[in-house]
Amino acid sequence: MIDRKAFRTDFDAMQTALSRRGEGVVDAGSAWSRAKALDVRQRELKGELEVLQSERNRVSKVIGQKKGSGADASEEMALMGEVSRQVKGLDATAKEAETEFSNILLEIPNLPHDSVPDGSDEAANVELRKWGTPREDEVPAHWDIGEALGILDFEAGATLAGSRFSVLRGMGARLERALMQLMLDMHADKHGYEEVWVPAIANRKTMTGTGQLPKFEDDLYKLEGEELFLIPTAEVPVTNLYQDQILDGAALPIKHCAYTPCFRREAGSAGRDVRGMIRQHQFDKVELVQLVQPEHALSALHDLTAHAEAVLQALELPYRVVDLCAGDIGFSAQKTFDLEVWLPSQGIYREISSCSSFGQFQGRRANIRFRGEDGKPVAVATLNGSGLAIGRTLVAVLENGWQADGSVKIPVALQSYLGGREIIANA
RNA sequence: GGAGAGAUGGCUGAGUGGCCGAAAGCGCGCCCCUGCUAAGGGUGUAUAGGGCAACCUAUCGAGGGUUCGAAUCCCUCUCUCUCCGCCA
Repeated sequence: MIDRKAFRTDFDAMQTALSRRGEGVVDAGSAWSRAKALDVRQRELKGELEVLQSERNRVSKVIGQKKGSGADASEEMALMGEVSRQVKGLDATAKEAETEFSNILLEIPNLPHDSVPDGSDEAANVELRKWGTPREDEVPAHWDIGEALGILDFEAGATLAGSRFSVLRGMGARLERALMQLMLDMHADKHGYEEVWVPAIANRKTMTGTGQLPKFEDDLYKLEGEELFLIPTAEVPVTNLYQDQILDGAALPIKHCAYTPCFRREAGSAGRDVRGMIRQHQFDKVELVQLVQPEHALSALHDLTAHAEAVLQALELPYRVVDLCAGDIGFSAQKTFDLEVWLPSQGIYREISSCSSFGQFQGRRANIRFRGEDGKPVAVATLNGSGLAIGRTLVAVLENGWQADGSVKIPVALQSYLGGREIIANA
């Protein structure tokens, strides 16, 4: 969430930054526009309450002393009975006001970093660089390639669970596992990330810490009768590993990689990518997470993005890096680089990784702090990025490695994970 | 799922109604002494909010209650540990 202190001292500057996200973010009726009055009211009530509490504490002390020495304190006690009633009433009101303000703060998105390009939608995103040479020939869609090879089975997925689920068979399943292993090995061995294995279910507090709640509950799968949710990304459990902790400054940066399944309801994307594995309700992902000192957030973002890129390079998949504009970055993000892989069947680059810095936004929400130079706790900056989305990577491997005879060439880096095989072909 | 025990500051751990934001130890910061040494002495050290200085307020797992007053008593919930059951 945004910084409470800065909210009062730098209101105008924050509003200017937020307004870059687009229409509606700071307009009348928005969380932002309602927050100011709630803050004022909340602080006024608290001030009044503190005066009363101070009086109660003072006289209570006197009563204690009088009683201790055997003196009569009934006059003070009668007086305090009334004060206590007032405190109780005002305390409830003040708490309500504070909760209301806190809740509205949770609905205000992060401030885009100054370096984020202007723009309202993806059309304004800025391509930073390209890697590799996209093939230009006609390539079938991955669902045709995969079904012909007998390694992708969308019908079975639909039967078992519904649309947007799939089944992998044989070398398809093995390819999924190989990609997972290759990615984890690269990040753990070469890029300095400690591997962690975490729950795929998280509670409300954890979901709030990274920003999925309270605003995006409709995008999540919620367990019947329980305040638990399936995670949409490993970012949630891995970042929250440190919730409510004060870390030693020397322990930073903390870098974790994790494989998890991810679950998304895809509520707002009816009709989009209905075929194939591009947009599934359940998919696998290897995620990179970093906790760093705030001043290192941007340089860490470049590092983390490079780590994700290294996977695409190892797999010889052409891609480009895009600097998302202010209108296209996510709710919690301060700055985001998307990696888009070349999909020859569609002749376009498709998102395969999203690498973001959140500044101290999540650090404040999840209450993750470290001790700075002066010994005072400071909210950490957090980052994360897909390294990579495995399903989409599998799609890219199939399409980019497809050969006219229907077989698929396996990138060299992956071969050792597939028993030394160089191609996937019909048995 | 059943029975019992517990949840206190960066950590360990006292504290059963007022003088407790909390003893002691560890760790850490600063200062001092000393040279025969894997040390000694002093002092400081929770978090958040407000004034932004003195100081005030809140917080002893969370929420509610009793009381003039609660870390301490009562209720509910969560989590941890032990035993039993069950299970991959």
